[in-house]
Amino acid sequence: MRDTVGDSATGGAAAAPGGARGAAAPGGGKASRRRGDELERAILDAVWAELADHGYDRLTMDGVAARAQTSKPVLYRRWPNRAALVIAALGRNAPDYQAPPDTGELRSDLAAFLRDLLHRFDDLPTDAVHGFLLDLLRDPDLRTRFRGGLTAEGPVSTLSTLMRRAADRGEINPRRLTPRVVTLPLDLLRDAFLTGGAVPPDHVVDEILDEVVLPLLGAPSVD
Amino acid sequence: MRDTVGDSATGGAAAAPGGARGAAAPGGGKASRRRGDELERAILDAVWAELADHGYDRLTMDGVAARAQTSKPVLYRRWPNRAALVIAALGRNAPDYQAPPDTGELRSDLAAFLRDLLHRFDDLPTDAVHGFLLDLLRDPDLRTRFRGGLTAEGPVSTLSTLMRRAADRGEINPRRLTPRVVTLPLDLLRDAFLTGGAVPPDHVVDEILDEVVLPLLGAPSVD
DNA sequence: CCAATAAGATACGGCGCGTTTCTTGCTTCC
DNA sequence: GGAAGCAAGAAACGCGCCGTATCTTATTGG
Repeated sequence: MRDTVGDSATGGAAAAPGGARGAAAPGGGKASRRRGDELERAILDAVWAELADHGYDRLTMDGVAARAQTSKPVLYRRWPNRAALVIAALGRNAPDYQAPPDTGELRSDLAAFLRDLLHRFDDLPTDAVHGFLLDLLRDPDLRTRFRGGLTAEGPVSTLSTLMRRAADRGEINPRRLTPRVVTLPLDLLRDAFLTGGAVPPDHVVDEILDEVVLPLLGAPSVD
Repeated sequence: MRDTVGDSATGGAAAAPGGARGAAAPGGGKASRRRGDELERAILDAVWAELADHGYDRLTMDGVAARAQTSKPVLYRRWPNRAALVIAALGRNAPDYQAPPDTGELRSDLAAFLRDLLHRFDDLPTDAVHGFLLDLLRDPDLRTRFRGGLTAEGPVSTLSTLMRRAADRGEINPRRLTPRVVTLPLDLLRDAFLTGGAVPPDHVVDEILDEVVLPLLGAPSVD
């Protein structure tokens, strides 16, 4: 067993000991070995950056590992596959469901909330999020979790709150508030995003509200 | 340039001349070489069968070639990629948009039409169609062609026809017939299919009609 | 009967996933 | 403060599948 060249039957895995991570340049990177949370944060940052650069479809595990200056086994020790990794990265950025808007009028409440929802991932290229959602819909488990809203279970309950408040104000017809109707704006926006390939422009929100949701609820804003 | 044996530097590809397609059993397969339309039909049949057996996600070009008893180059001479091949196969089964139903009442017209739409691919496993649609939505070109309806551009115009007839009968409020509203049932069904992973059950059609579309159109069937 | 054409068989390069193997640095616990 | 243990990091591998290239051979049409 010489240490010169591997002789194992599998075809030696004699790693270069020195390692070449980062710069060996002067004044420079200490390049100490990261662990735990620090490492995890670096990885998820790398995922986000890869999403921004290449979109989801072309995000590769090798690419993420390289950008995070780590290696694939480190990724697979934490997440079982690509989708889980990206979910973790996206989840970091949209955890907080802020207090729902309360303008005193249903239309402006809904418009504000839906617009906020649409612009949540504006700093990622469209096709990154789009491709990711298409992949997510393949998994039965993730699909179920996704049905309630664009990212978490929050949106549906927010919509419900907004509409119920309007009903209490006498603004709309409470008999129309079925589950189907409550999720209607979400369903339509989701469909627009999936089949359109891009975050729908704001006027689509107006259209959905003025031509579908509000008339249906008997709101006074349209004829 | 001899015609005996290739001498290329890439390393010989000396195929076994006999070939072994089908059985060499007695009384058996003539196994004559197919061409043109006959071959194409056999391939598309094989695609359909592979879809039925494995679903879209696991349909491979090698698998199709093997089942059709042909080879991959034959496939790639006709279709540029997997998606195009599957589109061709699916297209064969849903080309004819029959005359739209005309029962004299909007609700039953719509219900009949939408149900027919949903059951068009009943002989394929759900996830075959579902996975295919998700893949189709990745392609910007196909996506655009798909927006109009589940398979072709037909559904939208059919819906438009049905609703316009109802308006002419005085059954609904013609002012509500915007493009958004016309495609509404289609959008909602599509969303239900994509996010649900399965062809929605018939009562979803009822729900969409009774809680959303008909009330919106001012149809008399609901309160 | 011969030339053109496309079918059919096979192999190849490439890519990306997820895994395995191995070395080495950091941490922790006695 | 030193040794044991754990996980980071590096590299390669096997696999599956895509899409292509190469070559032989059956069929068809002139």
